[in-house]
Amino acid sequence: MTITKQKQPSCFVSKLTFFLDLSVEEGEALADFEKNERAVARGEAIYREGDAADELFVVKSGWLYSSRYTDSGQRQVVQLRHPGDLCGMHDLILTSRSHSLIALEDSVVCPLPQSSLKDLMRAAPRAMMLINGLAALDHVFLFDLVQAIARTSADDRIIYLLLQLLHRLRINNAAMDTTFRLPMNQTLIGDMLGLTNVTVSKSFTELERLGLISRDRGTVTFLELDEAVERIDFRNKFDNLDVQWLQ
Amino acid sequence: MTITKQKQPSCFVSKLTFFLDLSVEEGEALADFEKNERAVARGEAIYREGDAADELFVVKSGWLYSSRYTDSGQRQVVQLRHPGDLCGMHDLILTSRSHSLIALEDSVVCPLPQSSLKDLMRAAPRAMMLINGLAALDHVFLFDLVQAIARTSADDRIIYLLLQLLHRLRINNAAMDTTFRLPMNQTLIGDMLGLTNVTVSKSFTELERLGLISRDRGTVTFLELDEAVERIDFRNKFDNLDVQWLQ
DNA sequence: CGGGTCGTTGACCGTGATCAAGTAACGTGG
DNA sequence: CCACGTTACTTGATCACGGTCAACGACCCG
Repeated sequence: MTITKQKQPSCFVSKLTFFLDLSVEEGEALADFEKNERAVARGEAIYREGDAADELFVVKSGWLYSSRYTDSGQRQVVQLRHPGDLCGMHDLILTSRSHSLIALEDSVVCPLPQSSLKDLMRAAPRAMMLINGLAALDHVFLFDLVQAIARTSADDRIIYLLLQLLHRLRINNAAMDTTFRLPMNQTLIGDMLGLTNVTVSKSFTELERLGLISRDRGTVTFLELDEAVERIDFRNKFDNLDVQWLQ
Repeated sequence: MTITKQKQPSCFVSKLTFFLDLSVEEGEALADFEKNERAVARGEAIYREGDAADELFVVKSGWLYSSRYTDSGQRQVVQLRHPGDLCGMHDLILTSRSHSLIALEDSVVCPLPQSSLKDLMRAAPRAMMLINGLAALDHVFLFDLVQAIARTSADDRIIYLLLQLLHRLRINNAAMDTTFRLPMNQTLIGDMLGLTNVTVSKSFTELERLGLISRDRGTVTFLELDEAVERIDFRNKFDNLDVQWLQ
């Protein structure tokens, strides 16, 4: 399967192009990343904590989440993944998976061997560097999450998650305004933000009461986006990128 | 200044060699990373949140921490850095720093331009890949921190931090047993674990009362290491590495 | 109609935050 | 050598946010 810009741009290449113009050769080197496809049903695991770690996965469609369980059975969600994301990079030098990767809804992923990165480094060093840069960006997002969990109230954590999602989803859909689909249930949201489903429910109700957001079965709308941004001092990192030094 | 294995192995090369045997050529390509030195006094910032992000820093000696401040002036420490670590990778594609890098005690760092990575990729792709792998490992450690903060008690968070430090420090000093120097004050520990200095103090006292650890002005000893490991289900990721695919 | 998932709401409780006072260790200058 | 100031740590009293438990309601799909 060849990928041409006109016909069906791959979401991975399309996400990378959001950040950096890629040459035809670079695009071709990346085409291999989506040679194979695998469908995963909602709730199904692509891999689980402890599995051997030797593959990467490009998300083609759907939403996924990375999670781990504590001794006592508590779940912690550490990351959400959307179309165009590359999953599995964290375990690059680990023998076994540090987390499970689960489909939040029916999804399609493209598996590839970890060692493809070595080839890519030779064939398209600039693209390889960008991929590393995006992994580093994910790292920074995790800083944000740590800070939100450790230092802010339940209400503010919810706002943080919603704002982060809004800006992430805009990368795939530039036309998006302030309404987006949120296919996560409240237990999952709580497990990501260090809250219980009960607190998530109460916080959502409170945010609606304040007029910051509104909800309509699975979609969320920011009614007062600026106020939300200011309230938690949110900085959209996607607006603050510099990839020029990669040239 | 040339670096020879016999005389004075650089701590960066020495840390990388802990994970992967490097060739002479690869060692030479990495020597550039420590061409320049800069001393920083305790409490001094190497860079601050918002500064331009175009340099990297190899830690030569001392301890550093990465932190950020919330709107309301609360500090969140997101990472500790020790000799041999490479700092600044997170902001690879960001224009401005996502966090401040502060010296925890008098330290020496080696600044280098971000663009050195491009050269390294050509000259020593394997080393470049290992560096990316170690950045990915840091990412996983942050998963651990998120989980500790979001889902465990104050006492358990302290145990987590102490165990993680113990294993990290063993990389620089293979002879280390269960005693190590802890130059962090309790406010800083609290700011890392999402606690106050008061709670940190009380938790330390409790852990001593339980006989798990003992303290002696700036040093900590695990009296019951196995019990501590089991109590929080701690996994030492440094024992679980696979760099063979880099060959 | 029935079962399951998901969200809502209320009562109560517990961990850690906050506030405050006191102590210990250490460096500086007289 | 001691007086003093600073920083770090300890301990106790009180408070509040979010957890826990439980009941109920909305919605969906068979």
